[in-house]
Parts: sequence; C-alpha cells; structure tokens
Amino acid sequence: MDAPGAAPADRGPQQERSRATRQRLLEAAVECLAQTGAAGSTVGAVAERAGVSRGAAQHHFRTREDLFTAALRHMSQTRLDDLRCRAAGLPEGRSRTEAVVEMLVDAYSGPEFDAALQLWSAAANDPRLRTHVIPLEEHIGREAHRAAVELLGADESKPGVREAVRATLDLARGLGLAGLLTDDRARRRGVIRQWAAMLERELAEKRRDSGRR
Amino acid sequence: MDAPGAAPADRGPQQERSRATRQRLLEAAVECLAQTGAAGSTVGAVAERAGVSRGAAQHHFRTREDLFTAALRHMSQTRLDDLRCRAAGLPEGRSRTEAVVEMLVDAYSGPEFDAALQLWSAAANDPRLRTHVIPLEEHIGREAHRAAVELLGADESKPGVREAVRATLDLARGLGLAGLLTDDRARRRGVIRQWAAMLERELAEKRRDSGRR
DNA sequence: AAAAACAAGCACGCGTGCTTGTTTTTCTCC
DNA sequence: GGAGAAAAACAAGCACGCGTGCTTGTTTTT
Repeated sequence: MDAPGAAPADRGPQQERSRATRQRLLEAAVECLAQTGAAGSTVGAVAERAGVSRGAAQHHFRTREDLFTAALRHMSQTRLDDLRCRAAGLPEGRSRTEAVVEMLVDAYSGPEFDAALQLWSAAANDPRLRTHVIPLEEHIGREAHRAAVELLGADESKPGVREAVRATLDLARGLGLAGLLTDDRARRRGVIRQWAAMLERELAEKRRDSGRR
Repeated sequence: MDAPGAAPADRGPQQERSRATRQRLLEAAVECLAQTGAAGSTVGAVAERAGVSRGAAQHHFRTREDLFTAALRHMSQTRLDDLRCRAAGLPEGRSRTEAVVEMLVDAYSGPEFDAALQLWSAAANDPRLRTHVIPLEEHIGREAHRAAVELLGADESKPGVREAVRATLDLARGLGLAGLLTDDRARRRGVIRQWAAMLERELAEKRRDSGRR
C-alpha cells in the first residue's frame, strides 16, 4: 500500500500523464506512417501502438486530420533536432566535405524520412495537408542548407556555390527516395564519395578565385 | 443508315474495342494516381474517368490490385518510350551535358512521375506491390543510366565516372521529389546548370587522363 | 446459341466521428 | 481534512458512408 497521498505506480500528475499520452500518440503515428504507410495508419492502429484506446486518442485529437497534422509538426521538430545533433562532431580535414554530404543524406533517410515521404505523397493531393507540409518542409530545407554552407565553409557570394549546395540537398532527397524500396547503402556510399570529391574541388576552386583578387 | 454489315459509329471489332477499353482504363488509372493520389484512386473513380462502368472495369481487371499492377507496367513502358524519345535530338557542343542532365530530370518529373511516386509510397508497405515495382523501376533506372553514359560519351572504365552518372540520376529523383508539392522550376534550372558544369568538368578531366597515357 | 463486353445492384468489412459510459483526478466548500 | 461536484482521461459502442468483390442482368458481337 502506498504512503498516504502518494500516486499509485506509473501515475503522476494528470497533466503529466496527458502530456505523456499525447507524446506516445505522436510517436506512434510517425512509426505507423513509416511502417504501414499512410493508408495503413488508421486511428485505431496508432492508438493500439501507443497503448491506449481509440476513445483516448480521440480525446486528445478530435479527428484523424488533427492527429496527423500534429504528428507532422512533431516529426519536423525531431528531424531538425537530429540535424543539429549530426552537425556537431563532424571531422576536420580531407574527409570533412564527405562527412557533410553524408550528414545531409542521413537527414533524408531512415524511418522519419519514410514517414515524411508518406505525408508528402498524401499532401500532393490533399490541399489542407499540403498547407501544413510545405512551410515545415521549407523550414527544414533552409536549416539544412544553412548548416551545409556553414559546415562546408562555402562562400555563397561566389557564383554557383549556392546552387552546388542546393544540388547536394537534392541529391540527398534523391538518394533517400532511391532507398525507399531497397537496401541502397552500398551504391549510395560510392555516390556520396564521388559527389563529395566533385563538390570539394568546386568549393576549393571558388576559394582560390577569391584569394586571387 | 449504315451500309449493310458496317459497324455503327465508334464501334469496331470487339477485340479492338476491348483493347481500347483496357487502354483507356490504364491511362485513367495513371491519371488518377497523379491527380488524386493512391488513396483517391478507387476503381469507381478510374472507371468514371475512363468513361466506363465499374462492372466493365471489373470485366477487364478482376481486382483493384490487378488494375494497378497493369497500370504500373503500362506507365513504366510509357516512361521508357518517353526517355528514348527525349534522348533523340539533343544538341551537340557546350550545352550537351546540360541538355542530358535536363533530359534525366525531365524523366523524373511531371504527371507520370507523380503517379509513380504514389505507387512507390504505396509499395513501401505493400509487399505484393513492391515485388512488381522494384524490377520495373530498376529496369528504367538501368535504361536511363545507359542512355546517360552514351549521350555524355562517358568512359565508365575511369574511376568515379559511373558514380557521377549515378549521382546525376539521384539528383533527378531528388529534384522530382522537391517539385512534388511546389513549383520548383526556377530553382531547378540553377541547380541543373551548376550540376552540369561540375559534371562536364569531371568527365572532361577523366577524358584528359585517358589521353595522357 | 454462346461468348464477350458492359452495367446495375447487393453484401460485407472497414474506418471515422460521435455518443454514451466509467474511472480517476482535481477543485471547492464546509 | 473530508465530502461531493466537476472536469479530465479513458474506454466501449453505434451509425454511417465508402469501397471492394461478387452476383445477376442486359446488350452486343461472334
């Protein structure tokens, strides 16, 4: 028996439990998208994965649209956090460009990318979902671009440098897409290495141009 | 009144009409995927767009899965035909590399790419659909790669050349994905130009390496 | 007459949103 | 501090619409 006034096991303040339930629902929604696709991500499936009932899920998110809109925001925040995490601790020296390219490719791979892709596909033909996806994805893209410029020491005042960084992000998305249905990692390593070499040469040449003035 | 024995207007041999109906159903299925997404592409919607009844659609394709499997094959063939078409008539000279890159990007853009992307997303979590998508997509990828190598005059015996061509195809997919929800064409032009410049330099350098021996 | 193409309708399962019900927690008043 | 009401969190069940696959029916063609 608990001490007088103590909450029972695994129970805390109701607000905390509410927050925890919402969090579990959001994480479950993202996992569902990645593993069963948009079509398989029913409210019932998400609730089951979160360990609550459909009624509980509905208490927190009135409609399916509300749930997945919130899941989209949650996932976008997680992807930004992951990007910042990855940006720390990159090596210096010869392999830095390759490490930056690899970091960007990682940002567009894995279960969260799979989940995001499901939402993009759904958003292509759902105007309301699309109004949520577009600004969040643009924000992530801008952050990724900014991080890449900074980590590469790229001088965007030089012609072509911005486009080269943009191309790197587009390559990352393309590799993510190519990896959607098959294990693409061996092929991907060669592509990353080659592109990093080309990118490094381009950026070095632009830096030399600057030195000549 | 028709001449004795002549078919009424718009009717031909039954086999021909059957073939035409199937063709219209397949084209309608691809258009549905591109415009209403996988979730919106019901058999009823496809039949309506094809101008036939659901019963007629079912006569030709017993299940929804049969219909979309056939539509996938149809669309893959169309994409290959389009690729071959685009490969003809590319310019020589300085802008050839850029034209080839643009051709590849075009191969991963537009309504058929939108439809393909819907099927890829659905296939990510549908093992049966996935067994159909993977070989067809690999085939298209190989054809696109082969065409690119030929059109660029790329020497794949040189290290890095194959990976550079692979990277170009991955860029094409990435640009297609980036253009899924927004009109990306202005940004895309800059990326293509810069990428082509970097690719051309890389290929030219590899050709000079060959000449030095 | 038989087969093929086409069309209409039926039964079923599924998923969503809503309503109703239960349990737990919080708050107010005495 | 305890009782009781209210609110919140959670759960169960219902009604409805939708889409698929199948059956039945009709028309056209062979």
